[in-house]
Amino acid sequence: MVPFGKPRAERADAARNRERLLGVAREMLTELGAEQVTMDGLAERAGLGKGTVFRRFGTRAGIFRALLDADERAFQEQVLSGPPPLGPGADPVARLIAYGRARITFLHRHFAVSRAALDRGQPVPVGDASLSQLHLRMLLGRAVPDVPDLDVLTLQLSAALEGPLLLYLSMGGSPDPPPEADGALGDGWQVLVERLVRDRPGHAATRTGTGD
Amino acid sequence: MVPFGKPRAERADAARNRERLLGVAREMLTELGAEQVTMDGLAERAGLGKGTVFRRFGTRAGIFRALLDADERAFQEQVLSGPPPLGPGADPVARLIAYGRARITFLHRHFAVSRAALDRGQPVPVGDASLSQLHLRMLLGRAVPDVPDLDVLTLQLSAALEGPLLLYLSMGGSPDPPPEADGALGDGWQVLVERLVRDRPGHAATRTGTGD
DNA sequence: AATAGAAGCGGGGTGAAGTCCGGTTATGCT
DNA sequence: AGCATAACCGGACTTCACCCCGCTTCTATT
Repeated sequence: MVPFGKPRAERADAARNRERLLGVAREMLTELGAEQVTMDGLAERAGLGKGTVFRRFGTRAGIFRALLDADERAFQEQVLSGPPPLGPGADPVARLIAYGRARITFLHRHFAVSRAALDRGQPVPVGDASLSQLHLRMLLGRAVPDVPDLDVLTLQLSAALEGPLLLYLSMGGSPDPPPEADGALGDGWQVLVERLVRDRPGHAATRTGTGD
Repeated sequence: MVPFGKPRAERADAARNRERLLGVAREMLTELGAEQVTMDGLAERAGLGKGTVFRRFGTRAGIFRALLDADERAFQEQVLSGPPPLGPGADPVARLIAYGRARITFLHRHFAVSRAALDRGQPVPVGDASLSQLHLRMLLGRAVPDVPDLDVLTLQLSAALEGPLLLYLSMGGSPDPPPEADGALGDGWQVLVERLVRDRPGHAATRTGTGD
């Protein structure tokens, strides 16, 4: 009976409603596009009240963030325990490059939702900034060991990797960036990383398999 | 009497109103904070109709973009014809570093407005993406001559430079990023740039003064 | 200077995000 | 099982960005 034992697990009906809302949201998303998904519409179509929607997700962007989270989890799974170029087992530089390319593809594939999850006044939208950024930080720490401020570098490379998709590439009203851009962005990422780690005599990293 | 000689310069009253709106907006901004500046409030306080405000600026974000533009112009002035570390006359790498530091300071100084100029669904807010990015592209072209895709690199470094201020650094509800971050971000930028251009035997750039 | 016509102006209207609070229902304890 | 409580639910309410269209004012022409 401690005051903070646990916050009393989610009630059954609440959970059911959350599932339902997520499902309907995904439906409306593919059917009408992100722009047309409104809170009122979602609530009505789910047969629930608007208050419920807001309590569950806090804000409109929150819905899209929740939608992303599911796929994000799957993505992290690949990264954390998938096959080597991306998963553990390759040297950090190779993983870094593979990670960037995979992330670009992921962002591109979820472009509409990612952008909808962007909300003025709120932090970074994708990946909760923790999972993706944590992983990037870890890889950078191994691939570029003698950097003075690892946190700042992580921030900057995060932005370099995700920013173009999230912000810059969406100019001009084209609703979706063309798929060709993926390749160019991925190549650019590889060049960037290779230049960053270039001429390290023997970065202690050809060793692999030291559990992640 | 050609149909498209010129779009018939802005009418005098319209110009007067624009000035007035900009002034009042700046007032409200320092007085109430960006969050509290509403279109209705602005119109009323300026003694004008709401429709007028929207015709002049198109959107709420447009006001803040217009506000930024003035200072942005002054900033570009420094960059294009100021004293050497930042202006022309130093080698590209030095200018690149100076530019990044100056840009970080600029963004930080205009943090509230920059964020308010951010609007979901629109391109990158600050600097119209053209001026700042064009300059960056030029410097990069000289400092890192053998890069395969200069446009992509520009995009990525733009994001690395501006992203942390605009997106990542604003997490956690702290309304303003602490000033100490400027130094760290600036140092980070310098490290990034130096690593990118590192070990160029003699990048044809110690020569200076070839007009910009 | 008078006039025609375009550009600018105003403020009410609409739709959607987010808030509030009274009623309802699940959960923990006895 | 019965009850107290806290979480949940619903939908009306508020606020704000943005639209619309008839009216006014400026500017180019004669």
